[in-house]
Parts: sequence; C-alpha cells; structure tokens
Amino acid sequence: MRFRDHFAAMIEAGTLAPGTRLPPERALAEEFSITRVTVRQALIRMEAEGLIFREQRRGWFVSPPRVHYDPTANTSFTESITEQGRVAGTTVLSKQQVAASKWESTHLGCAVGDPVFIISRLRTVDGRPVLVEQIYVKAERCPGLLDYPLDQSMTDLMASKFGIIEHRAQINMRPTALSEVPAKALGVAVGTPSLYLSRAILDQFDEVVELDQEFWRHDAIDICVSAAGRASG
Amino acid sequence: MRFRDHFAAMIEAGTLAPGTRLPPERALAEEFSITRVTVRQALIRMEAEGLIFREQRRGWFVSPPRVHYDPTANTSFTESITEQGRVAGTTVLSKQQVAASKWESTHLGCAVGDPVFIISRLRTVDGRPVLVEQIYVKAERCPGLLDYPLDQSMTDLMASKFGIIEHRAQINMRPTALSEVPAKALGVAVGTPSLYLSRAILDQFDEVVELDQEFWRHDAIDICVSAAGRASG
DNA sequence: ACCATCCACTGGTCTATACCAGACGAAAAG
DNA sequence: CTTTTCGTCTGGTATAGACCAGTGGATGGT
Repeated sequence: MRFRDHFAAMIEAGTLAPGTRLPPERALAEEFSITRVTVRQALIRMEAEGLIFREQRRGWFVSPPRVHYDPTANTSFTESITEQGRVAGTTVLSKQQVAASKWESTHLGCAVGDPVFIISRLRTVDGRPVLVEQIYVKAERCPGLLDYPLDQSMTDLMASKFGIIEHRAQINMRPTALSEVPAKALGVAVGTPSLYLSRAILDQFDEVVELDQEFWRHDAIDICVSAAGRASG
Repeated sequence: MRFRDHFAAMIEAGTLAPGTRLPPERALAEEFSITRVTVRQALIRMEAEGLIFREQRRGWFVSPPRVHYDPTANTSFTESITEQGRVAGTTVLSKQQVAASKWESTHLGCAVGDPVFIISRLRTVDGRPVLVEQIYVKAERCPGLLDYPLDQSMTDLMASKFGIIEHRAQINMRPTALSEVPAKALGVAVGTPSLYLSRAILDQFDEVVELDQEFWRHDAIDICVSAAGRASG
C-alpha cells in the first residue's frame, strides 16, 4: 500500500511533528484516490505500529515519543516522567469500597466478601492519557485510605500512613486490546491494542499488600528493565 | 457487535478448544447474516485481544494459552517452556557475517565496518512459531561462532566456548506491528500486532557482548518479572 | 458577557461486491 | 509410486456507498 508507505516515510523522516493532526479520512481518500475503507485500514495499521493515534471522533494525530518506564525501578511514575523532561498528571477516576469477589480474594489473598478498596486513576503525559490503573488493597490493612489524597504516590502513602513497605513485586505484562471501560477512560476506540501490566506488591512476609492493574496505550510505552546476570539463555 | 460477543463468550467459556479451526469467513458471514467485511473486523478485533489467531491464507484458529516468559531469569527459552509442560523448538533461519552498520556499531559498541555475526532464529511452542530473534555479536570476540550448532542456548555456547559470561542485561520491550520480514518468518499477516523485546547483554566491564532482538507474537506471551523492593511508586 | 442550542464535521459501523494470491488436495503424467 | 499440474478454497485487498454518534464551533437568546 503506497498510501501507508507515503505517510510512514513522512512521519519517520520527521516531516510531520508529533501532535500534528492528519487530514480527515475522507480528504485522504480523495487525495490518494482510494476508498475510505482502504484509508482506514492503512491508518489502523500505522496506529498498530505506533506511528499515529486517534482521539474519539476528533481525528488522527502523529504520536509523540514513547515514555520510558521501568516497572521494577525505585522511581514513581511522576518522577520517572519528569526526569524525561515531560509533564505527568494523575486524576482519580473513582474510589470505592467493595466486598471481595472470587477474583479479588485469590489475588489479594483474603476471603471472599472481605472489604477491599478499589481506586481507579488516569495518568497522563503532556496532557495525553497514557494509562488507566486500578489499585486493589485490603481495607482492613489501610483504614481510611480513601480519605487521603489519592492523586499522589500510593507507595509513599502506604509507607508513611500504614507502615506498609514493599519487599518484592511480581509483575506480569501482556499485549491485549482495550475493553469498553478502560477504552472510554483513555478516550480511545474500543478494541485498540494496549499493554496490560499487573503488579502484585508483597511485603516481607510475602503477603500481597497491593495489587495494580495498568492498561497502557500501546504506543505510549517503552518498557526498560535491567537484569542481573543469568547463567544460561 | 453481537457476533464478536458470541464468539468471545464461546472461547472464554472453553467451549472451543485451543487450536480449533473456525469456519471460513464467508460461512460465518452467511451464518450471522452480516458482511464478510464486518466478520473480518470482528475477527481482527478478537485477534488483537489474543483470543484467536490466523495462519496465512489457511484460516482462523482458537489461540492456545500464553507461555510465561521471564526475560530477566536464569532459565533458557527451552528450559522455561519445558517447565510449563510444552514443547519448544528452535530453527536457525540464517547466519551470516556482515560489516557493522551505523546501527549495529552503536548498539554493540564497536566501529562501523567491524565484522559482526548475525544469527536469525525461529522459536516454536508446540509446533507453533511464537517468536523470531536476531542475535548480534562482535565476530572478533567469538571466532568461528557460526560453525558451532546454533539451535541451542547461545549463552551456554558463549560461556563454554568463548568464556563470555553475562553480568547484566538491559531489556527493552514495546508493543508494535510486524514488518514484512519477521511476519513472513512467523507465518502471519504483515501488520499483525506484536511485542518487540530487545536484550543487550553486558559483561563485567559493562561491554556489550550480545544483542538480541525478539519479535513475539502478541498473543503467545505473558511476561513475568520479579522485582526486588522499591522505595516509592 | 454568559450560556444553551443547533448543526456541520469527525470518525465508527455496516452493506454489497469484486478480484488477487497463496495453500492444499485431487487428478493426471511420468 | 512419485512428480507435476491444475483447480478449488482460503484469506487479503480493494471499490462504492450508506447511516449512526459524539465533538466542537457557530449561532442566537438571555
């Protein structure tokens, strides 16, 4: 598809600056003498490649550079983004107390029905939403947690107010596609590719003290982790 | 889209076993009284979600479970897959010596034009290709490397034959889409979502001794890493 | 000056159809 | 029995058009 190649070349060559808005699909179709369906296939492919992104019914834009993120590091999201010369933002979408379902009880290591806090937050970089996260903690361990300011580092809060210190974390990641709820929060189309990242934080007794689920825009993240020596590979 | 929901429910409920072939797109279109274009959108969406996958012009199939993979761990690909009760396979696609380009020289820490070995391998799980990898090493450090059997653990080989021991690794990951070459090797359509994983292996002098680039099927992998305690998050 | 309303424009979904290209199996040739 | 040929079935790409549903700016009322 020459259309895709044309645009991909322009973007990679830096002719089009990040954030630039592309012409409407109908205009592109006419300009290149192809169907809108075809334009769409090409755009979606470039989206999958991370070159461009869309905002719901607003248009297509050239993607900004990915942010580096080390899920194993000792820096918070905000710190990490700031170090990269960009502006981080956090919004609390919801906070609630629920009775643990089967899923929550097994992942948090508590009984079904136990009180659990669920905090949902949206995080932005340079004003653009890049991930939604859902934080699960056992309510008993953090009384009154929801009354503290929740748009800051959860780990700092847990440590200073409840004496909960992270000892180890088990991190899982996999590419997936966004379902309705996180898609709406990120302001993208349902089914958009994304990266699912979960982090189970354990204390020194190997008890789960916090469970994070993060849904990242697939084009926003570049995960960097450092590993100590291996014996074989 | 009720079509997508119908199938997604069937697959998640386990009604359709992994590896099961779906009816042809045309048959599905007729059965659900929708267009083939629409069927295709739904199928591609389910593919993005990791529920199903396709083989070039052969049909659509229900995805097998993801394999767990720890890029920071002390186990090789084969060991790790075997532990999960599945069968790993490795095929050498190509091996060659080239003069380092700009890209290779900067990533390997050598001069442009220096001799570099490039080994390309395909790795399978239960017979299904899950990743293609490209291994770059400085030729001077591993004389005759290409004459050794290359379908086994590279790190073992490097250690036993050339005394090269991994001290640290820098790993990067990001979701992307497959370009023509790796797509062909994996037997999937160009533009299919994938996970790009690169691993720079450093020795005790922080010199790069090996550079791996892995292109994973996005629906085949579940990355698991373990992190030692953090101070904030 | 502010706010509510409206409407044009955007992408999102869908119908209907056509032809191309590779995979694969059956039939024909050696 | 093996090899080659060939046709059928698969997905892959494309055209042409229609309507729906939020966004956001212009418009007009207060």
